[in-house]
Amino acid sequence: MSWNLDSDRPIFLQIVEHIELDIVSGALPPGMKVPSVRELASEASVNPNTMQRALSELERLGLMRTERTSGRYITEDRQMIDDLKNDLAASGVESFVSQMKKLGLTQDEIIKLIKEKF
Amino acid sequence: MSWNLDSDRPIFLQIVEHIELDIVSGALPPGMKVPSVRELASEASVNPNTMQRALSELERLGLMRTERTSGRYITEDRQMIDDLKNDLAASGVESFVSQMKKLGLTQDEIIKLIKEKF
DNA sequence: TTTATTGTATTAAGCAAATAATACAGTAGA
DNA sequence: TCTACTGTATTATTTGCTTAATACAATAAA
Repeated sequence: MSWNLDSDRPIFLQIVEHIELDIVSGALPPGMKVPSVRELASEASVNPNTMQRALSELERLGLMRTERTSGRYITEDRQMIDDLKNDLAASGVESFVSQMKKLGLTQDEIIKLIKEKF
Repeated sequence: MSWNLDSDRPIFLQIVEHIELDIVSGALPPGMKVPSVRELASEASVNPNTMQRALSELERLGLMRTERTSGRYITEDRQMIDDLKNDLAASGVESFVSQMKKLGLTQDEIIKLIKEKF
């Protein structure tokens, strides 16, 4: 799995979004043990402090919980995961449509482009 | 016109993209004189240095030219503007579709959401 | 000719993000 | 019990973005 981090935005935020997608897509299923901070940091080639910050944020959002010394686990609250999925979809569509409108594209043109990309 | 700048990404980059949209949409038509650095900086509530950096970047991209002491002007190369529009549309669709796929949405679901947003 | 405006350059300061290098308490497992 | 791994905390340093405060040469306009 490649993390595809760029330097245009804070890395810890990109990591949060990356893992959110993994949770929503099921790559990280409910209840699954999350690799350790150090392991994930190594995978993503970032500093452990940066990964720690991203994981703390995910925990603050309720998407993970910490078992003091055993490790972190994905939430088993499937409703929360489903809500997240809907939120990400809605905001994604929202900003996409807004952007395309600014470019002066019509609805039909946009749909045509999307079908081509699929 | 509100600039809607947030703190999650470098401001000068957001300004570049904002003005690109103005050029593509025709709000800033080919050949039009661009307001001065200081004026734009005031409008956007940013430091003149920051606006200067954004404008330099736009000039580097070929979207503006500088008339030494008279001011800046939007390029009159309509082909370049059209290319920019197509690039922005293509990359926008690309990342949007990629994102929606990761969320596990089907093509039909996506198109349905888009029609609702329009 | 004088004045104001243009882009541009410079220097300093502040701030947040990220890295680096450690350290420590708690505990699961050998 | 001991070892290794867990999350977490701390301090220092670097880097890039932003602001601030000026300054200057060139020129359009009065």
